Amino acid sequence: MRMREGYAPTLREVPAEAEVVSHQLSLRAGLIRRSAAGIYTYLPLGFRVLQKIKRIIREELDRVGCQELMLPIVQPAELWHQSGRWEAYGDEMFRVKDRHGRFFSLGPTHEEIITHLVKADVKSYRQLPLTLYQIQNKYRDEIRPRFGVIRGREFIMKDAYSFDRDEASLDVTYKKMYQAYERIFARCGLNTRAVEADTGAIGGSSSHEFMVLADVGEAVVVFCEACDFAANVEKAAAVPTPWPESRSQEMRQIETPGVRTIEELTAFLSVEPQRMIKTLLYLADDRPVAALVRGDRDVNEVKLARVLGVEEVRLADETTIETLTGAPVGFAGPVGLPENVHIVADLEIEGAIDAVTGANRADAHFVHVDWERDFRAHQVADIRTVTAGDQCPKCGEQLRQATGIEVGQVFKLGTKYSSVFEAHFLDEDGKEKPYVMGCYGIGVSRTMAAIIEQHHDEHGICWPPSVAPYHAVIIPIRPQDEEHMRTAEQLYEQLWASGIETVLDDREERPGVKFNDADLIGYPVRITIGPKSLAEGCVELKWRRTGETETIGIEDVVQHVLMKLDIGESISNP
RNA sequence: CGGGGCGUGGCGCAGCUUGGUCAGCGCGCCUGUUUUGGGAACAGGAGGUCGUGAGUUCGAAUCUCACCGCCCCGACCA
Repeated sequence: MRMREGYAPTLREVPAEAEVVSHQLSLRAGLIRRSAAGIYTYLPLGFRVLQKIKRIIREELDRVGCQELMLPIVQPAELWHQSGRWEAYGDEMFRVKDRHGRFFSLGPTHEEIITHLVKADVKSYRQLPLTLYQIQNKYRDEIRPRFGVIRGREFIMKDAYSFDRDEASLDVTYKKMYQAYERIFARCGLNTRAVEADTGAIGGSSSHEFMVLADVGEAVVVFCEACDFAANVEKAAAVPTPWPESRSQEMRQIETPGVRTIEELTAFLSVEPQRMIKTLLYLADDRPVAALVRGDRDVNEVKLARVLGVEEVRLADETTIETLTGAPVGFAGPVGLPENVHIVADLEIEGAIDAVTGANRADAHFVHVDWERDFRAHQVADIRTVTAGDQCPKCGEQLRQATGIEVGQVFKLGTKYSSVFEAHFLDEDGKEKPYVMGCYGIGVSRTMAAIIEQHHDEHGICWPPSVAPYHAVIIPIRPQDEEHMRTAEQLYEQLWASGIETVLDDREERPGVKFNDADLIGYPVRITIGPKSLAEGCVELKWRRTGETETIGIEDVVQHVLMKLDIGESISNP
């Protein structure tokens, strides 16, 4: 690309809309422009990066036997009704109506449509296993789009779906995909960490998320440095710590006017929060539930929902709380709750002695509350959120915590969708069985942002060569000098002929402008043609990532760059 | 959805409190001259219904109301 013919608009100043570095640099380097909240245009440079990422994905997936196809974005509502997700997906799904009044969704994901598709054509175990994927736009009307392309409402996703005859076969497929993901992200230059993940609303038995550790990450993960344990906090099992030692005394009600929060209670009673029982009232499918955790712990709603066997739980509203407990918000406790409230205690609450809880009465708490003597739980389970400092569930060492950007997820679905769609095949034993499915996603546009988060400095982006929009830029210091331009043009042609994607910055700009743009856009190597070295038949190379410079004879440039770029698989040849 | 901030040429902003040569500054853009190894200087120039709509007023970017859009934080942890 010759700069004078190209569309690579850079910005000197940071647009007010951008807060995080990948977003700022994406705008400044001319990769993206915003169209609406969470909806972006990909400019030519950004689009090239996406193409590179997609190419890597395709190569790695094709290598393990996946096949690409293209499913519709606009999907009939009936399929979603069948799976129950027309309702379950809620406001996050974009819905459109056609001229006849029929409803469609803009696909947020494609389990429904692909299960329905494959069902019609795959009738025998001989046709399994099968893994299909596509790369296309997805639509999710996020509550709050943010961080540029990291959480958008329209985004580019690779989604794959696997169909196996049984769990054992799915395990093999899953592992294959997991390993393909590791290669994909490594080739994108990303340092990722696979963590155990919750299976959430999609449902299923097992899942891993691929996390790029970064400050802007929205997901919180815990990991152990002593062993290989790593998990999303939503999923990570919490190892209970024993209830603090104490002596059993007679339970007593005390006046605590206006004291509602654990903090206030701690100050008011001079009692450690570890000795308090926090009681949260939830509605699980309209059934009232009280969740008990230690005062310094947080309820993990994902775990709670799983324990209760419901899709999701939501905190009860004030009115419901008052009806159930007979007290305003802030004074709930497990002692004397109505029969219809299902009580779930966290593992740490079991055997509590001498605890403090709300008294289900305004401005009152109980002290010296004992487990079983004063209250009972219908269920005891791990329902709290893990935090840094907790014991590793695998080896017992202390866990650490970090935020990450989730760039990919692999997922064992089981028969969740094949069952509802009656997607069956005939197995070797002559019996009809539902496919055992898996699904596998990669946020392609998000991956681009994650790469920038991991590869930038104060001057701009430092692309890994494998995903750089171009590998090299040639900067003639004096574009009006015929010899300079002749050399530049020749080099440009030679580089392209060797598969090195090159930009020729032929603009009538001062060198400083071009250098700064080159740093901002982040070409892995810059080739400067200036009077000093040209007189000796040389050009200057500067490597973006290391800052290393070298002077090379013109005739050696192509070979040298080719060798040092190490773009191997990413070189474009049809 | 709640809270906070913002909306003035392509980008970044000032002006608004105290209505009246305030529509302005920097960058970018166009023309010319001189320049040319890390965002040049000078001269000239193009470009804006001040988010939208009502209202108050002799007069509104500025005051009032409504709406729209954007960004950030939060979304109930008792």
